[in-house]
Amino acid sequence: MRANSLTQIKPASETGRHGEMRCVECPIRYRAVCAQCESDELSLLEGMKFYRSFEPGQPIVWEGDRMDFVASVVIGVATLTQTLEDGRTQMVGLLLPSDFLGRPGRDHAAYNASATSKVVLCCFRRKPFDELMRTMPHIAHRLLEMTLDELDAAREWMLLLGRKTAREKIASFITIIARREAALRKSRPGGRMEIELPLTRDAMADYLGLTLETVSRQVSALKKDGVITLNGKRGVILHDFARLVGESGDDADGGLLA
Amino acid sequence: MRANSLTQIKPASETGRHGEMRCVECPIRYRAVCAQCESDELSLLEGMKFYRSFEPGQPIVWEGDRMDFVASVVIGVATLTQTLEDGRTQMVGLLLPSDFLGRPGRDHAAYNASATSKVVLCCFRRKPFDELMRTMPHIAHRLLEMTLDELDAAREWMLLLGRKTAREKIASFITIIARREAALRKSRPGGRMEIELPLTRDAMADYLGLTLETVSRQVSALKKDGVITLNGKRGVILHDFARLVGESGDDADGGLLA
DNA sequence: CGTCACTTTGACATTGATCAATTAACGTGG
DNA sequence: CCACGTTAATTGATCAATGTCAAAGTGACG
Repeated sequence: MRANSLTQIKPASETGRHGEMRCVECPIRYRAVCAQCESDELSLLEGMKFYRSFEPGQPIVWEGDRMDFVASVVIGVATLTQTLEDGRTQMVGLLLPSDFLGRPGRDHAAYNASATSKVVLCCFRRKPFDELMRTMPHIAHRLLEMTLDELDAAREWMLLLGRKTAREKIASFITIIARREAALRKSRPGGRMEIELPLTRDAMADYLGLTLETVSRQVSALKKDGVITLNGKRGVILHDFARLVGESGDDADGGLLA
Repeated sequence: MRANSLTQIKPASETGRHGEMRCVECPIRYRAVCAQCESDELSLLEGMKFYRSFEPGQPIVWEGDRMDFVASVVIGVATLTQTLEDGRTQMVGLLLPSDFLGRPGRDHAAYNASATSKVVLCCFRRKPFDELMRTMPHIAHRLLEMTLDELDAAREWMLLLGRKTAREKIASFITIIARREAALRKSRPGGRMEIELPLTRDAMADYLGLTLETVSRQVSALKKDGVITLNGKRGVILHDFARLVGESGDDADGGLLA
Protein backbone atom coordinates (compact mmCIF):
# COMPACT_ATOMS: atom_id res chain seq x y z
CA MET A 1 0.00 0.00 0.00
CA ARG A 2 1.64 3.21 -1.07
CA ALA A 3 1.27 6.49 0.71
CA ASN A 4 -0.54 9.18 -1.17
CA SER A 5 1.49 12.33 -1.61
CA LEU A 6 0.76 14.88 1.06
CA THR A 7 -0.59 18.21 0.12
CA GLN A 8 2.47 20.38 -0.08
CA ILE A 9 3.19 22.23 3.09
CA LYS A 10 3.15 25.99 3.11
CA PRO A 11 3.37 28.43 6.01
CA ALA A 12 0.32 28.21 8.21
CA SER A 13 -0.32 31.90 8.57
CA GLU A 14 -3.63 33.24 7.47
CA THR A 15 -3.64 35.22 4.27
CA GLY A 16 -6.08 37.90 5.20
CA ARG A 17 -8.55 39.34 7.63
CA HIS A 18 -11.94 40.64 6.83
CA GLY A 19 -13.79 43.68 7.86
CA GLU A 20 -17.27 43.65 9.15
CA MET A 21 -19.95 41.32 7.92
CA ARG A 22 -23.26 41.41 9.65
CA CYS A 23 -24.43 38.03 10.95
CA VAL A 24 -27.95 38.59 9.70
CA GLU A 25 -26.57 38.71 6.16
CA CYS A 26 -24.27 35.73 6.66
CA PRO A 27 -24.68 33.02 4.01
CA ILE A 28 -24.54 30.28 6.65
CA ARG A 29 -26.84 32.04 9.08
CA TYR A 30 -29.40 29.23 9.13
CA ARG A 31 -27.16 26.18 9.13
CA ALA A 32 -24.13 26.96 11.31
CA VAL A 33 -23.73 26.64 15.09
CA CYS A 34 -25.42 30.02 15.41
CA ALA A 35 -28.51 28.88 13.50
CA GLN A 36 -30.85 28.94 16.47
CA CYS A 37 -29.63 32.17 18.00
CA GLU A 38 -31.97 35.10 18.53
CA SER A 39 -31.00 38.56 17.40
CA ASP A 40 -29.73 39.61 20.84
CA GLU A 41 -27.52 36.53 20.93
CA LEU A 42 -26.31 37.26 17.43
CA SER A 43 -25.16 40.71 18.36
CA LEU A 44 -23.12 39.19 21.17
CA LEU A 45 -21.47 36.86 18.65
CA GLU A 46 -21.01 39.80 16.32
CA GLY A 47 -18.68 41.39 18.84
CA MET A 48 -16.59 38.27 19.30
CA LYS A 49 -16.13 36.85 15.86
CA PHE A 50 -13.25 37.45 13.49
CA TYR A 51 -12.55 36.18 10.01
CA ARG A 52 -9.56 34.33 8.59
CA SER A 53 -8.93 33.34 4.98
CA PHE A 54 -6.81 30.63 3.46
CA GLU A 55 -5.62 29.96 -0.07
CA PRO A 56 -6.07 26.58 -1.82
CA GLY A 57 -3.58 24.02 -0.52
CA GLN A 58 -2.77 25.97 2.62
CA PRO A 59 -2.78 24.23 5.98
CA ILE A 60 -5.21 25.63 8.53
CA VAL A 61 -3.91 23.73 11.55
CA TRP A 62 -1.65 20.74 11.98
CA GLU A 63 -2.33 17.74 14.18
CA GLY A 64 -0.99 18.42 17.64
CA ASP A 65 -0.75 22.17 17.14
CA ARG A 66 -2.11 24.43 19.77
CA MET A 67 -5.49 25.61 18.52
CA ASP A 68 -6.83 28.62 20.34
CA PHE A 69 -9.91 29.10 18.21
CA VAL A 70 -12.94 27.29 16.86
CA ALA A 71 -14.60 28.27 13.60
CA SER A 72 -17.37 27.82 11.08
CA VAL A 73 -16.58 27.46 7.41
CA VAL A 74 -18.27 30.41 5.68
CA ILE A 75 -16.93 29.92 2.17
CA GLY A 76 -14.95 27.13 0.52
CA VAL A 77 -13.96 23.55 1.23
CA ALA A 78 -11.56 22.27 3.86
CA THR A 79 -10.45 18.74 4.71
CA LEU A 80 -9.49 16.91 7.88
CA THR A 81 -6.91 14.19 7.43
CA GLN A 82 -5.13 11.63 9.59
CA THR A 83 -1.76 10.07 8.91
CA LEU A 84 -0.03 6.78 9.61
CA GLU A 85 3.61 6.82 10.67
CA ASP A 86 4.81 5.96 7.18
CA GLY A 87 2.84 8.76 5.56
CA ARG A 88 -0.29 7.02 4.34
CA THR A 89 -3.15 9.46 4.74
CA GLN A 90 -6.89 9.14 5.09
CA MET A 91 -9.32 12.00 4.89
CA VAL A 92 -11.68 11.86 7.87
CA GLY A 93 -13.70 15.00 7.35
CA LEU A 94 -14.81 17.19 4.47
CA LEU A 95 -15.82 20.61 5.74
CA LEU A 96 -18.25 22.65 3.69
CA PRO A 97 -19.86 25.99 4.35
CA SER A 98 -21.60 25.96 7.76
CA ASP A 99 -19.51 23.06 9.07
CA PHE A 100 -17.71 23.48 12.35
CA LEU A 101 -13.98 23.18 12.94
CA GLY A 102 -12.44 22.48 16.34
CA ARG A 103 -13.70 21.01 19.55
CA PRO A 104 -14.86 23.02 22.52
CA GLY A 105 -12.76 22.22 25.55
CA ARG A 106 -9.85 20.83 23.56
CA ASP A 107 -6.85 23.05 23.03
CA HIS A 108 -4.86 20.98 20.56
CA ALA A 109 -5.87 20.00 17.04
CA ALA A 110 -6.64 16.30 16.66
CA TYR A 111 -6.33 16.33 12.86
CA ASN A 112 -4.63 18.14 10.03
CA ALA A 113 -6.94 20.66 8.46
CA SER A 114 -6.25 22.22 5.05
CA ALA A 115 -8.02 24.43 2.58
CA THR A 116 -8.73 22.76 -0.77
CA SER A 117 -10.16 25.95 -2.22
CA LYS A 118 -10.17 29.53 -1.04
CA VAL A 119 -11.62 29.30 2.45
CA VAL A 120 -13.10 31.88 4.78
CA LEU A 121 -13.59 30.95 8.41
CA CYS A 122 -15.71 32.72 11.00
CA CYS A 123 -13.62 32.27 14.16
CA PHE A 124 -14.07 32.57 17.91
CA ARG A 125 -11.34 32.35 20.45
CA ARG A 126 -11.74 29.09 22.27
CA LYS A 127 -12.00 30.28 25.85
CA PRO A 128 -14.82 32.76 25.25
CA PHE A 129 -16.54 30.20 23.06
CA ASP A 130 -16.38 27.58 25.81
CA GLU A 131 -18.04 30.17 28.00
CA LEU A 132 -20.78 30.67 25.39
CA MET A 133 -21.43 26.95 25.44
CA ARG A 134 -22.43 27.31 29.06
CA THR A 135 -24.43 30.51 28.78
CA MET A 136 -26.18 30.06 25.43
CA PRO A 137 -28.10 26.78 25.29
CA HIS A 138 -28.98 27.47 21.66
CA ILE A 139 -25.34 27.13 20.71
CA ALA A 140 -24.74 23.97 22.73
CA HIS A 141 -27.92 22.41 21.40
CA ARG A 142 -27.12 23.19 17.79
CA LEU A 143 -23.57 21.91 18.18
CA LEU A 144 -24.87 18.62 19.55
CA GLU A 145 -27.23 18.32 16.61
CA MET A 146 -24.42 19.03 14.15
CA THR A 147 -22.08 16.59 15.89
CA LEU A 148 -24.69 13.83 15.74
CA ASP A 149 -25.12 14.51 12.03
CA GLU A 150 -21.38 14.30 11.54
CA LEU A 151 -21.30 11.02 13.40
CA ASP A 152 -23.97 9.65 11.08
CA ALA A 153 -21.96 10.82 8.09
CA ALA A 154 -18.81 9.24 9.52
CA ARG A 155 -20.61 5.92 9.89
CA GLU A 156 -21.89 6.04 6.33
CA TRP A 157 -18.30 6.73 5.33
CA MET A 158 -17.08 3.74 7.36
CA LEU A 159 -19.42 1.48 5.41
CA LEU A 160 -17.96 2.88 2.21
CA LEU A 161 -14.35 2.43 3.33
CA GLY A 162 -14.82 -1.04 4.75
CA ARG A 163 -17.09 -2.73 2.27
CA LYS A 164 -17.54 -0.93 -1.04
CA THR A 165 -15.66 -1.74 -4.24
CA ALA A 166 -13.64 0.97 -5.96
CA ARG A 167 -16.41 1.54 -8.49
CA GLU A 168 -19.03 1.80 -5.75
CA LYS A 169 -16.84 4.24 -3.85
CA ILE A 170 -16.59 6.55 -6.85
CA ALA A 171 -20.31 6.32 -7.57
CA SER A 172 -21.05 7.01 -3.91
CA PHE A 173 -18.79 10.02 -3.85
CA ILE A 174 -20.34 11.57 -6.93
CA THR A 175 -23.77 10.85 -5.46
CA ILE A 176 -22.87 12.68 -2.27
CA ILE A 177 -21.64 15.71 -4.18
CA ALA A 178 -24.71 15.70 -6.41
CA ARG A 179 -27.02 15.53 -3.38
CA ARG A 180 -25.24 18.46 -1.82
CA GLU A 181 -25.36 20.59 -4.95
CA ALA A 182 -29.07 19.88 -5.23
CA ALA A 183 -29.53 20.85 -1.59
CA LEU A 184 -27.76 24.16 -2.21
CA ARG A 185 -30.26 24.91 -4.96
CA LYS A 186 -33.02 23.69 -2.68
CA SER A 187 -34.06 21.05 -5.19
CA ARG A 188 -34.29 17.25 -5.10
CA PRO A 189 -31.50 15.37 -6.85
CA GLY A 190 -32.67 13.42 -9.88
CA GLY A 191 -32.56 13.03 -13.64
CA ARG A 192 -29.83 14.88 -15.50
CA MET A 193 -27.44 16.95 -13.38
CA GLU A 194 -24.26 18.90 -13.95
CA ILE A 195 -21.90 19.04 -11.01
CA GLU A 196 -18.43 20.21 -10.13
CA LEU A 197 -16.17 17.92 -8.10
CA PRO A 198 -14.70 19.86 -5.17
CA LEU A 199 -11.57 17.67 -4.96
CA THR A 200 -8.66 16.60 -7.13
CA ARG A 201 -8.28 12.91 -8.02
CA ASP A 202 -5.61 12.71 -5.37
CA ALA A 203 -7.86 14.16 -2.67
CA MET A 204 -10.69 11.89 -3.82
CA ALA A 205 -8.31 8.96 -3.33
CA ASP A 206 -7.61 10.14 0.23
CA TYR A 207 -11.32 10.44 0.84
CA LEU A 208 -12.15 7.01 -0.53
CA GLY A 209 -9.21 4.97 0.74
CA LEU A 210 -7.91 4.32 -2.80
CA THR A 211 -4.95 5.37 -4.93
CA LEU A 212 -5.33 8.18 -7.41
CA GLU A 213 -4.76 5.74 -10.29
CA THR A 214 -7.67 3.61 -9.20
CA VAL A 215 -9.84 6.68 -8.85
CA SER A 216 -8.96 7.75 -12.35
CA ARG A 217 -9.59 4.30 -13.79
CA GLN A 218 -12.98 3.95 -12.16
CA VAL A 219 -14.06 7.43 -13.22
CA SER A 220 -13.07 6.45 -16.75
CA ALA A 221 -15.01 3.22 -16.43
CA LEU A 222 -18.17 5.04 -15.38
CA LYS A 223 -17.68 7.33 -18.37
CA LYS A 224 -17.18 4.40 -20.74
CA ASP A 225 -20.34 2.79 -19.38
CA GLY A 226 -22.35 5.90 -20.08
CA VAL A 227 -23.14 6.70 -16.46
CA ILE A 228 -21.35 10.05 -16.55
CA THR A 229 -19.70 12.43 -19.01
CA LEU A 230 -16.65 14.46 -18.07
CA ASN A 231 -16.37 18.17 -18.67
CA GLY A 232 -12.83 19.32 -18.05
CA LYS A 233 -11.02 18.06 -14.96
CA ARG A 234 -13.67 18.72 -12.39
CA GLY A 235 -16.94 18.88 -14.29
CA VAL A 236 -19.24 15.84 -14.35
CA ILE A 237 -22.50 15.44 -16.19
CA LEU A 238 -24.82 12.88 -14.71
CA HIS A 239 -27.24 11.51 -17.25
CA ASP A 240 -29.44 9.79 -14.72
CA PHE A 241 -29.03 10.27 -11.01
CA ALA A 242 -30.89 7.04 -10.20
CA ARG A 243 -28.50 5.07 -12.40
CA LEU A 244 -25.56 6.42 -10.42
CA VAL A 245 -27.23 5.58 -7.11
CA GLY A 246 -27.69 2.06 -8.46
CA GLU A 247 -23.95 1.87 -8.94
CA SER A 248 -23.24 2.96 -5.38
CA GLY A 249 -24.19 -0.33 -3.72
CA ASP A 250 -26.47 1.42 -1.22
CA ASP A 251 -29.95 0.33 -0.37
CA ALA A 252 -32.57 2.03 -2.51
CA ASP A 253 -33.51 4.13 0.51
CA GLY A 254 -29.90 4.73 1.44
CA GLY A 255 -28.24 8.07 1.78
CA LEU A 256 -30.96 9.57 3.94
CA LEU A 257 -28.23 10.45 6.34
CA ALA A 258 -25.68 11.74 3.87
CA MET B 1 -16.40 -9.22 -2.24
CA ARG B 2 -18.51 -11.64 -0.31
CA ALA B 3 -21.03 -10.66 2.29
CA ASN B 4 -20.29 -11.76 5.81
CA SER B 5 -23.01 -13.88 7.27
CA LEU B 6 -25.45 -11.84 9.28
CA THR B 7 -25.93 -12.59 12.90
CA GLN B 8 -28.89 -14.89 12.92
CA ILE B 9 -32.14 -13.10 13.44
CA LYS B 10 -34.20 -13.91 16.49
CA PRO B 11 -37.31 -12.24 17.82
CA ALA B 12 -36.54 -8.72 18.99
CA SER B 13 -38.38 -8.86 22.26
CA GLU B 14 -36.43 -8.23 25.41
CA THR B 15 -35.71 -11.23 27.55
CA GLY B 16 -36.19 -9.75 30.95
CA ARG B 17 -36.89 -6.74 33.09
CA HIS B 18 -35.09 -5.78 36.21
CA GLY B 19 -36.24 -4.60 39.51
CA GLU B 20 -34.80 -1.62 41.24
CA MET B 21 -31.18 -0.63 41.10
CA ARG B 22 -30.15 2.56 42.74
CA CYS B 23 -28.33 5.01 40.46
CA VAL B 24 -25.75 5.81 43.12
CA GLU B 25 -24.66 2.17 43.03
CA CYS B 26 -24.70 1.94 39.25
CA PRO B 27 -21.45 0.63 37.74
CA ILE B 28 -21.54 3.27 35.00
CA ARG B 29 -22.49 6.10 37.31
CA TYR B 30 -19.41 8.19 36.48
CA ARG B 31 -19.09 7.59 32.75
CA ALA B 32 -22.61 7.50 31.28
CA VAL B 33 -24.83 10.41 30.16
CA CYS B 34 -25.84 10.86 33.78
CA ALA B 35 -22.23 11.28 34.94
CA GLN B 36 -22.52 14.96 35.80
CA CYS B 37 -25.92 14.82 37.44
CA GLU B 38 -26.41 15.93 41.04
CA SER B 39 -28.25 13.72 43.48
CA ASP B 40 -31.56 15.56 43.01
CA GLU B 41 -31.28 15.07 39.28
CA LEU B 42 -30.43 11.42 39.78
CA SER B 43 -33.57 10.80 41.75
CA LEU B 44 -35.57 12.26 38.87
CA LEU B 45 -33.86 9.81 36.51
CA GLU B 46 -34.43 7.06 39.02
CA GLY B 47 -38.16 7.44 38.54
CA MET B 48 -37.99 7.34 34.76
CA LYS B 49 -35.51 4.62 33.96
CA PHE B 50 -36.28 1.00 33.21
CA TYR B 51 -34.02 -1.92 32.40
CA ARG B 52 -34.03 -4.31 29.48
CA SER B 53 -31.82 -7.37 28.93
CA PHE B 54 -30.77 -9.19 25.81
CA GLU B 55 -29.12 -12.52 25.21
CA PRO B 56 -26.01 -12.96 23.04
CA GLY B 57 -26.86 -12.74 19.33
CA GLN B 58 -30.21 -11.08 19.91
CA PRO B 59 -31.13 -7.99 17.93
CA ILE B 60 -31.87 -4.89 20.00
CA VAL B 61 -33.33 -2.77 17.22
CA TRP B 62 -33.33 -3.04 13.46
CA GLU B 63 -32.49 -0.23 11.05
CA GLY B 64 -35.66 1.66 10.23
CA ASP B 65 -37.59 0.31 13.21
CA ARG B 66 -39.49 2.71 15.34
CA MET B 67 -37.38 3.32 18.41
CA ASP B 68 -39.24 4.85 21.30
CA PHE B 69 -36.40 4.75 23.79
CA VAL B 70 -32.79 5.73 24.27
CA ALA B 71 -30.46 3.80 26.56
CA SER B 72 -27.09 3.40 28.20
CA VAL B 73 -25.29 0.08 28.11
CA VAL B 74 -24.89 -1.01 31.72
CA ILE B 75 -23.45 -4.47 31.18
CA GLY B 76 -22.20 -6.30 28.09
CA VAL B 77 -21.24 -5.51 24.52
CA ALA B 78 -23.51 -4.43 21.68
CA THR B 79 -22.72 -3.61 18.06
CA LEU B 80 -24.10 -1.18 15.51
CA THR B 81 -23.93 -2.37 11.91
CA GLN B 82 -24.84 -1.06 8.49
CA THR B 83 -25.66 -3.11 5.44
CA LEU B 84 -25.32 -2.79 1.68
CA GLU B 85 -28.17 -3.93 -0.54
CA ASP B 86 -26.48 -7.25 -1.30
CA GLY B 87 -25.90 -8.06 2.34
CA ARG B 88 -22.32 -6.95 2.93
CA THR B 89 -22.14 -5.59 6.45
CA GLN B 90 -19.85 -3.19 8.26
CA MET B 91 -19.82 -2.61 11.96
CA VAL B 92 -19.97 1.12 12.67
CA GLY B 93 -20.17 1.13 16.43
CA LEU B 94 -19.05 -1.05 19.32
CA LEU B 95 -21.04 -0.21 22.43
CA LEU B 96 -19.50 -0.95 25.80
CA PRO B 97 -20.72 -0.25 29.29
CA SER B 98 -21.58 3.46 29.68
CA ASP B 99 -22.01 3.98 25.91
CA PHE B 100 -25.21 5.54 24.69
CA LEU B 101 -27.66 4.01 22.22
CA GLY B 102 -30.15 6.06 20.21
CA ARG B 103 -30.39 9.67 19.19
CA PRO B 104 -32.47 12.28 20.94
CA GLY B 105 -35.04 13.72 18.57
CA ARG B 106 -34.93 10.80 16.18
CA ASP B 107 -37.70 8.23 16.35
CA HIS B 108 -36.37 5.59 13.99
CA ALA B 109 -33.22 3.54 14.36
CA ALA B 110 -30.49 4.44 11.88
CA TYR B 111 -28.53 1.22 12.39
CA ASN B 112 -28.96 -2.39 13.36
CA ALA B 113 -28.04 -2.93 16.98
CA SER B 114 -27.40 -6.39 18.42
CA ALA B 115 -26.11 -7.87 21.64
CA THR B 116 -22.86 -9.83 21.28
CA SER B 117 -22.92 -10.90 24.91
CA LYS B 118 -25.55 -10.72 27.59
CA VAL B 119 -26.51 -7.05 27.62
CA VAL B 120 -28.34 -4.91 30.15
CA LEU B 121 -29.61 -1.50 29.05
CA CYS B 122 -30.75 1.36 31.23
CA CYS B 123 -33.57 2.84 29.14
CA PHE B 124 -35.60 6.05 29.00
CA ARG B 125 -38.60 6.64 26.84
CA ARG B 126 -37.59 9.04 24.11
CA LYS B 127 -40.13 11.80 24.62
CA PRO B 128 -39.42 12.34 28.32
CA PHE B 129 -35.70 12.07 27.60
CA ASP B 130 -35.93 14.77 24.93
CA GLU B 131 -37.58 16.89 27.59
CA LEU B 132 -34.69 16.20 29.98
CA MET B 133 -32.28 17.41 27.32
CA ARG B 134 -33.91 20.80 27.56
CA THR B 135 -34.30 20.98 31.31
CA MET B 136 -31.09 19.35 32.52
CA PRO B 137 -28.03 20.99 30.99
CA HIS B 138 -25.79 18.41 32.67
CA ILE B 139 -27.30 15.70 30.50
CA ALA B 140 -27.07 17.67 27.27
CA HIS B 141 -23.51 18.69 28.03
CA ARG B 142 -22.38 15.19 28.84
CA LEU B 143 -24.07 13.81 25.74
CA LEU B 144 -22.24 16.34 23.58
CA GLU B 145 -18.96 15.34 25.17
CA MET B 146 -19.67 11.65 24.58
CA THR B 147 -20.75 12.28 20.99
CA LEU B 148 -17.55 14.20 20.27
CA ASP B 149 -15.56 11.29 21.69
CA GLU B 150 -17.47 8.88 19.50
CA LEU B 151 -16.76 11.04 16.48
CA ASP B 152 -13.04 10.94 17.29
CA ALA B 153 -13.23 7.17 17.61
CA ALA B 154 -15.10 6.94 14.30
CA ARG B 155 -12.36 8.93 12.59
CA GLU B 156 -9.64 6.73 14.02
CA TRP B 157 -11.66 3.80 12.71
CA MET B 158 -11.90 5.40 9.26
CA LEU B 159 -8.12 5.60 9.09
CA LEU B 160 -7.97 1.92 9.96
CA LEU B 161 -10.57 0.94 7.35
CA GLY B 162 -9.19 3.09 4.57
CA ARG B 163 -5.45 2.70 4.93
CA LYS B 164 -4.30 -0.10 7.19
CA THR B 165 -3.21 -3.55 6.01
CA ALA B 166 -4.96 -6.63 7.35
CA ARG B 167 -2.14 -7.27 9.80
CA GLU B 168 -2.21 -3.69 11.03
CA LYS B 169 -5.98 -3.87 11.44
CA ILE B 170 -5.71 -6.93 13.66
CA ALA B 171 -2.88 -5.42 15.69
CA SER B 172 -4.88 -2.21 16.07
CA PHE B 173 -7.96 -4.05 17.21
CA ILE B 174 -6.11 -6.03 19.85
CA THR B 175 -4.43 -2.79 20.96
CA ILE B 176 -7.80 -1.11 21.38
CA ILE B 177 -9.13 -3.99 23.47
CA ALA B 178 -5.97 -4.09 25.56
CA ARG B 179 -6.19 -0.33 26.22
CA ARG B 180 -9.76 -0.68 27.32
CA GLU B 181 -9.07 -3.61 29.66
CA ALA B 182 -6.24 -1.61 31.21
CA ALA B 183 -8.57 1.36 31.63
CA LEU B 184 -11.11 -0.82 33.42
CA ARG B 185 -8.43 -1.82 35.90
CA LYS B 186 -7.34 1.81 36.08
CA SER B 187 -3.84 0.91 34.95
CA ARG B 188 -1.68 1.93 31.99
CA PRO B 189 -1.36 -0.64 29.19
CA GLY B 190 2.14 -2.01 28.79
CA GLY B 191 4.42 -5.03 29.07
CA ARG B 192 2.78 -8.41 29.30
CA MET B 193 -1.02 -8.49 29.28
CA GLU B 194 -3.72 -11.10 29.15
CA ILE B 195 -6.91 -10.07 27.44
CA GLU B 196 -10.20 -11.52 26.29
CA LEU B 197 -11.49 -10.63 22.82
CA PRO B 198 -15.12 -9.50 23.07
CA LEU B 199 -15.96 -10.56 19.50
CA THR B 200 -15.95 -13.68 17.35
CA ARG B 201 -13.66 -13.81 14.31
CA ASP B 202 -16.69 -13.08 12.19
CA ALA B 203 -17.62 -9.98 14.18
CA MET B 204 -13.99 -8.87 14.13
CA ALA B 205 -14.12 -9.15 10.35
CA ASP B 206 -17.21 -6.92 10.31
CA TYR B 207 -15.44 -4.46 12.54
CA LEU B 208 -12.26 -4.36 10.47
CA GLY B 209 -13.67 -4.51 6.95
CA LEU B 210 -12.12 -7.94 6.30
CA THR B 211 -13.30 -11.51 5.82
CA LEU B 212 -13.22 -13.91 8.71
CA GLU B 213 -10.62 -16.03 6.92
CA THR B 214 -8.26 -13.09 6.64
CA VAL B 215 -8.81 -12.28 10.30
CA SER B 216 -7.97 -15.84 11.24
CA ARG B 217 -4.87 -15.91 9.06
CA GLN B 218 -3.51 -12.66 10.44
CA VAL B 219 -4.14 -13.66 14.02
CA SER B 220 -2.22 -16.86 13.27
CA ALA B 221 0.57 -14.84 11.68
CA LEU B 222 0.93 -12.64 14.77
CA LYS B 223 1.06 -15.81 16.84
CA LYS B 224 3.70 -17.38 14.59
CA ASP B 225 5.76 -14.20 14.82
CA GLY B 226 5.68 -14.33 18.61
CA VAL B 227 3.69 -11.13 19.10
CA ILE B 228 0.80 -12.91 20.80
CA THR B 229 -0.12 -16.30 22.21
CA LEU B 230 -3.64 -17.67 21.98
CA ASN B 231 -5.48 -19.09 24.93
CA GLY B 232 -8.66 -20.78 23.77
CA LYS B 233 -10.77 -19.04 21.14
CA ARG B 234 -11.03 -15.65 22.77
CA GLY B 235 -8.03 -15.41 25.07
CA VAL B 236 -4.93 -13.54 23.93
CA ILE B 237 -1.64 -13.14 25.77
CA LEU B 238 0.35 -10.13 24.74
CA HIS B 239 4.02 -10.54 25.44
CA ASP B 240 4.89 -6.91 24.86
CA PHE B 241 2.28 -4.25 24.40
CA ALA B 242 4.72 -1.87 22.70
CA ARG B 243 5.59 -4.53 20.13
CA LEU B 244 1.92 -4.84 19.23
CA VAL B 245 1.53 -1.08 18.93
CA GLY B 246 4.51 -1.15 16.59
CA GLU B 247 2.58 -3.57 14.39
CA SER B 248 -0.47 -1.32 14.27
CA GLY B 249 0.95 1.26 11.87
CA ASP B 250 0.00 4.15 14.14
CA ASP B 251 2.25 6.99 15.09
CA ALA B 252 4.12 6.37 18.32
CA ASP B 253 1.82 8.85 20.03
CA GLY B 254 -1.25 7.51 18.29
CA GLY B 255 -4.30 6.12 19.96
CA LEU B 256 -4.67 9.05 22.34
CA LEU B 257 -8.19 9.33 21.09
CA ALA B 258 -9.12 5.65 21.11
C1' DC C 1 -19.33 -39.34 23.01
C1' DG C 2 -21.51 -36.82 19.48
C1' DT C 3 -23.11 -32.46 17.80
C1' DC C 4 -22.70 -27.88 16.57
C1' DA C 5 -20.66 -23.59 16.14
C1' DC C 6 -16.51 -21.48 15.57
C1' DT C 7 -11.88 -21.52 13.82
C1' DT C 8 -8.01 -22.75 11.07
C1' DT C 9 -5.75 -23.89 6.87
C1' DG C 10 -5.21 -24.68 1.83
C1' DA C 11 -5.62 -23.65 -3.22
C1' DC C 12 -6.89 -20.44 -6.33
C1' DA C 13 -9.15 -16.04 -8.26
C1' DT C 14 -9.70 -11.23 -8.20
C1' DT C 15 -9.18 -6.55 -6.93
C1' DG C 16 -6.65 -2.78 -6.40
C1' DA C 17 -1.72 -1.10 -5.71
C1' DT C 18 2.60 -0.13 -7.77
C1' DC C 19 5.78 1.49 -11.20
C1' DA C 20 6.17 3.87 -15.40
C1' DA C 21 5.03 6.58 -19.36
C1' DT C 22 1.92 9.38 -21.93
C1' DT C 23 -1.75 12.73 -22.57
C1' DA C 24 -4.87 16.48 -21.52
C1' DA C 25 -6.16 20.77 -19.20
C1' DC C 26 -5.15 25.18 -17.58
C1' DG C 27 -2.53 29.44 -16.60
C1' DT C 28 1.03 32.54 -18.26
C1' DG C 29 3.41 35.53 -21.06
C1' DG C 30 4.37 36.79 -25.59
C1' DC D 1 -5.16 34.43 -29.43
C1' DC D 2 -1.59 31.12 -29.41
C1' DA D 3 2.67 28.53 -27.84
C1' DC D 4 4.68 26.98 -23.87
C1' DG D 5 5.32 24.98 -19.49
C1' DT D 6 3.43 23.04 -15.47
C1' DT D 7 0.38 20.27 -12.99
C1' DA D 8 -3.26 17.01 -12.97
C1' DA D 9 -5.19 13.09 -15.15
C1' DT D 10 -5.12 8.97 -17.88
C1' DT D 11 -3.56 4.56 -19.36
C1' DG D 12 -0.70 0.31 -19.49
C1' DA D 13 1.83 -3.72 -17.53
C1' DT D 14 2.67 -6.26 -13.62
C1' DC D 15 2.40 -7.86 -8.80
C1' DA D 16 0.96 -8.42 -4.08
C1' DA D 17 -2.72 -8.52 -0.85
C1' DT D 18 -6.97 -10.07 0.21
C1' DG D 19 -11.23 -12.39 -1.06
C1' DT D 20 -13.50 -16.78 -2.35
C1' DC D 21 -14.48 -21.57 -2.16
C1' DA D 22 -13.61 -25.79 0.17
C1' DA D 23 -12.29 -28.91 3.70
C1' DA D 24 -10.60 -30.23 8.04
C1' DG D 25 -9.68 -29.21 12.95
C1' DT D 26 -11.01 -27.64 17.77
C1' DG D 27 -13.52 -26.98 21.80
C1' DA D 28 -17.81 -26.38 24.53
C1' DC D 29 -21.77 -28.57 25.97
C1' DG D 30 -25.48 -31.63 26.32
